[in-house]
Amino acid sequence: MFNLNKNAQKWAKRWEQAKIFEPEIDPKKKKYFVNAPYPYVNGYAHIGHLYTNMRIEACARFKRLMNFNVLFPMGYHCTGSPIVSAAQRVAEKEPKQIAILESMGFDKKEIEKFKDPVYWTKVFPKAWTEDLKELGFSIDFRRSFITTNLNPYYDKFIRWQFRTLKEKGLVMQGSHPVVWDPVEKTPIGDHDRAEGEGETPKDFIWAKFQLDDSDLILMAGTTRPDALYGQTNLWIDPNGDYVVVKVKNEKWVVGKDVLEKIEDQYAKPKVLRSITPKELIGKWVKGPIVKHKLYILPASFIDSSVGSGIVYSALEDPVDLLELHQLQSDKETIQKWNLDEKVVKKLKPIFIIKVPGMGENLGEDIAKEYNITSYKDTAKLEKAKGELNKRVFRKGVMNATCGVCKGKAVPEAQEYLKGSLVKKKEAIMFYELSGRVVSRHLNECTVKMVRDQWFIDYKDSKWKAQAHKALKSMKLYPEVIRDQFTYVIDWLHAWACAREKGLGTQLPFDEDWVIESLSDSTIYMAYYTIAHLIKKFPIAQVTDALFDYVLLGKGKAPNNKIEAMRKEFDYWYPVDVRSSGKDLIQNHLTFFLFNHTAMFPLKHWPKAMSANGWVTVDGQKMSKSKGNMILLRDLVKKYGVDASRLTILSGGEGIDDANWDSSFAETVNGKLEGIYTTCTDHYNKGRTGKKQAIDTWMENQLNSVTNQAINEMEQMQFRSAIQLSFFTLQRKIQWYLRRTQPNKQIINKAIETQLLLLSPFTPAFCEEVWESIGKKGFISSMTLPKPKQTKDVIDTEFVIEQTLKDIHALLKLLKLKTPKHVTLFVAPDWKYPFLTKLKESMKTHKDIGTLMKKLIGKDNAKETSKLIQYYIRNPAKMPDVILTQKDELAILEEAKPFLEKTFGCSVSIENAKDSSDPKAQQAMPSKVAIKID
RNA sequence: GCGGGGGUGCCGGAGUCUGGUCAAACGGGCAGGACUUAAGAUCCUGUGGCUUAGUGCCUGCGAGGGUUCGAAUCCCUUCCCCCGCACCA
Repeated sequence: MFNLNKNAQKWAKRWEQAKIFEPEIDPKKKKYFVNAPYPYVNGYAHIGHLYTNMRIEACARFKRLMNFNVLFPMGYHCTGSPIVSAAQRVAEKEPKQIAILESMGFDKKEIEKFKDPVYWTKVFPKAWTEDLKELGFSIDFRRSFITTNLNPYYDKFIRWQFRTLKEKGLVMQGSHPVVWDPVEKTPIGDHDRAEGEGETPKDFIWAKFQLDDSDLILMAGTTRPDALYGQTNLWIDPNGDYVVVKVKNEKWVVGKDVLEKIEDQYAKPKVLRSITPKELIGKWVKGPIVKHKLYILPASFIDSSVGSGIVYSALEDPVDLLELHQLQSDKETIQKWNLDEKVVKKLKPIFIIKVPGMGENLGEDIAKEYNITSYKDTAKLEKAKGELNKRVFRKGVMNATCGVCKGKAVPEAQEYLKGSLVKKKEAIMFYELSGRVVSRHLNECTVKMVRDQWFIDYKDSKWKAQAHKALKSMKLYPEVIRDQFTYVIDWLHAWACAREKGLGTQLPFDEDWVIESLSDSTIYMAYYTIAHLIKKFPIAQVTDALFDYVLLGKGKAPNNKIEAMRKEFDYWYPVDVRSSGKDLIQNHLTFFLFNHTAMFPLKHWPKAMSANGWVTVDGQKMSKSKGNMILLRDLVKKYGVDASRLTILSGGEGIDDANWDSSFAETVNGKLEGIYTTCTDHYNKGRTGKKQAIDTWMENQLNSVTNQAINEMEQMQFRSAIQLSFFTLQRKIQWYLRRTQPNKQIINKAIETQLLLLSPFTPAFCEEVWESIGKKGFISSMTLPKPKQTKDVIDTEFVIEQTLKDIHALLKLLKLKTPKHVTLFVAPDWKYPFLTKLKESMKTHKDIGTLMKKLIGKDNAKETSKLIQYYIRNPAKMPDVILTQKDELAILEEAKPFLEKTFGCSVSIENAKDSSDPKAQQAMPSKVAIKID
């Protein structure tokens, strides 16, 4: 057998020379445009990339087999900050970063060059192309490109896109909270954190409480604006440090540690003076929503450095309630702060929320449930409070005392109040981290409001409706991801689409900002259709008007070259299928959808999307630390091109994770060798006459397997397709060859079909065999003949396999190795119609009585009644296929030489009717009786 | 917490919509046999337990309960795992 790796190289070169993957417009052929997200090129391709891209590659090759004119392009994504920061780290000689580059095989001298971000964008796209070519990907590399202003053509395209979006009113400016590293002065995403992954800015409000006879406002933070209806008093930290600050035109009282936060999120505060708890406790304030005033009280659980440092009390909260109970009985404290005991004692919960299954007094109820007796029981109190909040949020309904919120569910009331309080300036929005976050630079992070940020307005409801519409008409592979998309479309809000740092295209209308990576990659598939042509233009001629005409058909064609691009776009668009990892459903793929509906007319909206799971390696999650991130180039060296391609796709399908199985990969080449031998040994050899049973069987099997495989590939279910074309079909062919000397035409058809079906997965191998058996032309350019729909399958395999198994079982029982003679009894002819009828009747009737009446005739009454009882009790024994006695006899007769060869003895076939042997009576349709001598 | 996907043998995974033919496809691994000087490859056979002239029984599809003559499959409850929840590739 030939060397598989050299072979792959040989064919990759030939394909390239023949340009068979560089499709041109062909009006006679239906087009098919497939693509996957271009990779971010901060490293070599690894096994995870292989999976996603192999699915598209297999799809592309499959569609060519189905006689489509297929476009499969691939670009390279350079937009964003990772390359820039990695280059920075190289410049700083950071050991980890150096080690990463070393592990990719770069030497010291070359690593030096990586301190320039541009160098990355030269090295890795080139390396990717090499890898993909080596793997035999059927990509049109003429259309490859890199993103960012390093590529002025793409840069112009993105500028055009953003101007267009802005004209449509879908780009706007605003502010939004980010997790912020105050030292590095940069937003900190999940990946840049040493601690606190998953923590986000959580929105609070700070409600304003006006101090009586004063211009001071006490700010109290809360996540529960609904509880303002139940406010009873204000808590402050009796040992805390408070300050009076001027913010905009108001004078606020807040804890002294929150000044920086106010500046980051709201406005620069000016400290006027400090203020002691003594000056506040025992005074009255007036808060939003309710009419009554609140008394300011000290509380043990308040810390002036947390939140705003002030909290309002709603006594449905167990913490507040127990604190109050404590205070009410604590004469000493009341005296110490010179409080009015009458006022304190009078305080009691105001019931505002009804939770099914709980009494009116929620705080008391939950405290009882958790067996809490003291305000000092803080651990239990925290739990109780958490549980209560959960119940309130899920099931709570605002009761009649709640004015406009009466009858509203709690979450709804919260949203409403947040909006209306801020609008009425009775509160401000404020954000706190949901947990501690430490950046990779080891700085404690805060929340910062980024101002003048540019957004793409995905919350626009008309736009959402369009996206839903697009989704509805799309095919999804697998279909189960639809709910996820629906959810994401609804959930998506405005997306901050520009950054202050990183590679990319500058926002054309605000050049201080660079468009970030998820936003410059939403409609670039359109750019593929013209990428190879546009770069022939002088850059100055690439204008908005050009894109308007080529991509939107606006205006008139200025010249033939531009007209040619318009034709190209018009022919190839829309995208027929875009596939990616499932992680991109919630951002990229949905953006892709949104932006297409905004930019293009209906006929150019994408047709289908596909998503796949992650790759595990031998059952292990892939990660750098485990050292199982296998690079493509290493993979190919170890297992070979065809084996790598086949293994990764047979590792999984659908949305589940795919497992790269090394032991399977190791066996693939052997299996291919087997197929090679079968093909070359049997192609164009065999008899001419036709055998009724086994030849028909083979033809039917071939058609049936081919049909099934095509169906699976249509659904992008490549593992199933491999299962069928690699294993099932091979097994069928083997069985056919074992059973009989093949019919020449049939075996040729089988071999050709198998090679064609395998060609999307192991193309180089298939090309070589294709050539070896004397076929002309590339198999990669062939069309798979449409298989016939199968009918009237005479299932010879079933009958013979069953018989073989039975004989084997018998031999084992008898501890016989070499029988002298085997007699096979075929069931008497009456059993065939009888069993067929019984099988049919059992579908509708289950009771023995009815069946007896229905089926027992004059003849064989005793036996039939026994059989009915037997099959009712053991429906599993009913055979799959019931042939006619005639067919069964023919099949066995035809297989006689085969059986004799298998068991090394003579075989005779008898009709049970003509035998007096007691064993003969056991014969049933599809299950011969066997006697061994 | 919210949304989505899952839990089946030594392993990867079919089967779930449309309940019965399911001790469970297909593959891997393992064991035995054939071939071979030998290894590899290939082919055959086996691979839950106990039995057994081709049969029968038990156990089994995360756990518990229900519907049904019958449940991996339908319903309810519950536990566990994975992914996403953004400003980022």
